[in-house]
Amino acid sequence: MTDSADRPRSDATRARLLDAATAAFAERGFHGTTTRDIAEAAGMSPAALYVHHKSKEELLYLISRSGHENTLRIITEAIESAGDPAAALRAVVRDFAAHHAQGHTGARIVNYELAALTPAHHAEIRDIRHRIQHAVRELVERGAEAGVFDVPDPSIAAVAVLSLGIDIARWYRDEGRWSPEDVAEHYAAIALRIVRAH
Amino acid sequence: MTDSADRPRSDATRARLLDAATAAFAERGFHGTTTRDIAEAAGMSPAALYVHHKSKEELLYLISRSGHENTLRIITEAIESAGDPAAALRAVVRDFAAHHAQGHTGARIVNYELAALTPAHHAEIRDIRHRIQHAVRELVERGAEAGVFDVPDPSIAAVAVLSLGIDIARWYRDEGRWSPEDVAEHYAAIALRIVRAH
DNA sequence: GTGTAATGACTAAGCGCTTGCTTATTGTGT
DNA sequence: ACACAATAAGCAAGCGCTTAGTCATTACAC
Repeated sequence: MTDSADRPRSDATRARLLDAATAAFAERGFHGTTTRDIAEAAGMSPAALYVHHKSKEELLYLISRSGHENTLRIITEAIESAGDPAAALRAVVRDFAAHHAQGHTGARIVNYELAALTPAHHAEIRDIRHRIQHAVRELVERGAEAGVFDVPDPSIAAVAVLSLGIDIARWYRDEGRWSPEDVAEHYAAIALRIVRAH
Repeated sequence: MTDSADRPRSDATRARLLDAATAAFAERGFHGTTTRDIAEAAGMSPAALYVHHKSKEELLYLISRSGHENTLRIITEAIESAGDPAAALRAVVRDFAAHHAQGHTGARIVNYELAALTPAHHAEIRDIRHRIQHAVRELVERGAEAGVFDVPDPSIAAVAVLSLGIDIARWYRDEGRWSPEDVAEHYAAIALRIVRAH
């Protein structure tokens, strides 16, 4: 071993392109962003993008996939780390909301740019989304069956709880008056009210 | 007066173009839609669009403005038609949710295509959005001050309530198992839980 | 060490195509 | 005759992506 990393410059450049693409896609959308925009923001020539990535869509796919995998992991770990359904729901909503506020740029792409993916990539991402929805719905159903939640329809309560978190990506601003932790704590309390936890 | 309408064919054609643009923008986004897409869906030549509208952006603006005006009217009328804050909030959320489920196509444009508007149009639309947010926040604050709502932070509760309704435009499907009325009734109940109305 | 070939990040130039929109012209109803 | 809806054709600009090549670094026989 000569120095520190295996592919030092290449990895850093790939990351710079991905960061530039994330910022651009979040602000103007996939179709509103040009490959020249991304390359310029990364401080490179338009052709440099194609040294590191197959296509503009591949950038979107990589961003979308890692974003979805992160979200699924956050939810899974929150559920596993808690005992009863109420504590689990509180942890899920807290972490889910904090993640969407903190990472609202990436979360905007995750939630609003699905239609620009190729059919194959779209299908793969949709599968992760189903796992996320299933985990939350199952949690609400478990609480309802155990009698610790009081919900007329667990399915629609689960949709509402997820919906609240996802929409944070749309409205959250870094310059706003609430920190990600403020939003997370308030939203966790709101979720427990929605399912009437006791 | 000769017949029925002032500009019979022109108005129908304008509406057809607006409908085609609404469907296309909702499905693929503003930048993902071409003027040729819109014209073809309306059954006309690409140039026909410019007989009736100044630009592609004008179509977006017209759709967005009428959509926002409808939403503001729905909320204002719901508040005025109800007496106490709890009945008002129930009516607001019911009508707001039903409107977003029923008209999810237009609502998608209203809520997710703001960035494609010109700065002047964007500013005009943002003003309507502020009025919508203000109306809901004021309603929640009024309920909290009157003691009929129990909320730690009326502002964030108002954001959450609006957020729930808006996000319906993202996930609602006509082929799904819930009718707009189902969603509306469930969401109205959820909103009353969020503010702990009594 | 030194000459030389191989490697791979990066770019200047540009290709084929699509974009939003315009122009010149042709219908069509009154 | 007139007004105007509608179109065929096309323009300038911009698009995603490719090609052909430069340049710095590395590999290695001698």
